[in-house]
Amino acid sequence: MARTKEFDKTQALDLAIGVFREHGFEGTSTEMLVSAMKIGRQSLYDTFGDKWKLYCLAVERYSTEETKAHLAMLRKEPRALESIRAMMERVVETAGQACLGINSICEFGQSRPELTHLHQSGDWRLKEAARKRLEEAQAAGDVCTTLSSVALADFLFANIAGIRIAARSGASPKQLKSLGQIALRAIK
Amino acid sequence: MARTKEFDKTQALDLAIGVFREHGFEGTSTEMLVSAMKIGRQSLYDTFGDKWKLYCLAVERYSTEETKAHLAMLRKEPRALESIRAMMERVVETAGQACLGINSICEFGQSRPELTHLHQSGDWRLKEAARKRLEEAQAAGDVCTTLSSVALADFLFANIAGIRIAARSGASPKQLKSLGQIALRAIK
DNA sequence: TCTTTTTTGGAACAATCAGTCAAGAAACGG
DNA sequence: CCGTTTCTTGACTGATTGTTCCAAAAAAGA
Repeated sequence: MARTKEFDKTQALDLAIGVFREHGFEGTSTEMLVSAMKIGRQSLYDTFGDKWKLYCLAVERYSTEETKAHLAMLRKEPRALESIRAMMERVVETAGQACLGINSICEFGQSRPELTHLHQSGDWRLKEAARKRLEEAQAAGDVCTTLSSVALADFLFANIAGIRIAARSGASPKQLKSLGQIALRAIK
Repeated sequence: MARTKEFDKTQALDLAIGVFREHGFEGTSTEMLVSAMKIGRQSLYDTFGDKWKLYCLAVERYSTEETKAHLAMLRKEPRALESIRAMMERVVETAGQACLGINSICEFGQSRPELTHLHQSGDWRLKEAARKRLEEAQAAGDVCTTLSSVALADFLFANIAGIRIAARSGASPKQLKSLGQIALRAIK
């Protein structure tokens, strides 16, 4: 039998995410990756293909994990509006770390179909879940009914991006909290 | 006497902005720059120093031009709310092109003091102007008074960032317009 | 025409880049 | 124990990076 792998693949991927989210794809060298991931260079290429494939895998994993976290918040409270609030509050609290999704969109725009597809499939699930919760909240009279749930979901996620950009540009926790509150207030 | 410069420095800078806004700093090579700017490599180094200085100059120029455009909108209409609307509508209409400011913040965060300073001084002027207009609108009864003008200005610019990110990630003009409208509705 | 300065292009620079090779080390079945 | 297979390690490669050097051509005023 063959030798067994010494490192955990998903753990190494998480470490790669940590580098990519902070420095982007072009700003990250393979040196930075191997040292951060604590694996040999050859192991990197054997396990993940090349730098681009590793980046795509990192974005994919980050996207699914972020989606999972958002969905968990959206399910957290029985009252729909409170769940939406929980989602926004988590975003505010975790805005200190750079978002690999936004970073990836900023860096590549629509120029890489594989990335575009990755983002859109993640976005779709998330917006659908938020939309359903928004409709519940509308039915409960907690959210205004003059706007469609689709438009409201778009608005919330645009504000999530706005909050994260604000954080990356140096906004204080107090400012971020305010942004989250106004966004919530806006949908009422 | 000596030979006079053949190319226009600010025009060359504008061409550099066009490359940087689309590909970021790390994603742009000097080859791309000299071919896009239509000047020789030596002229580039003589005139702008090096790639990093050129990038900083590009960000600075972009920032001042963008600020100028925003301020023009904020002064456009006599009624404050209508000026704010004009500003948001311009953002929606021009969201098709990548924003070098956001790109730069995403790529470098707070890691480059020179850039941070550039952004903050531009931001400050803009937010101050918007804040004043918001207070006017509050006095006129067009904007809610339950929130401070500072918080409202922060909110508007976070939404501008959100709209631009949405555009970069592939949102349709219709979606962008909706985002602008909801943001405006939110401050009422 | 001469001088001065810019522009231009190519050649060269060291550094760094992504990616590969080859040899040794470790695990497991025999 | 052995042998096979895979993993790990570090040196290596060729290409590209940003930057500089050099020399020739070009332009503008003295």
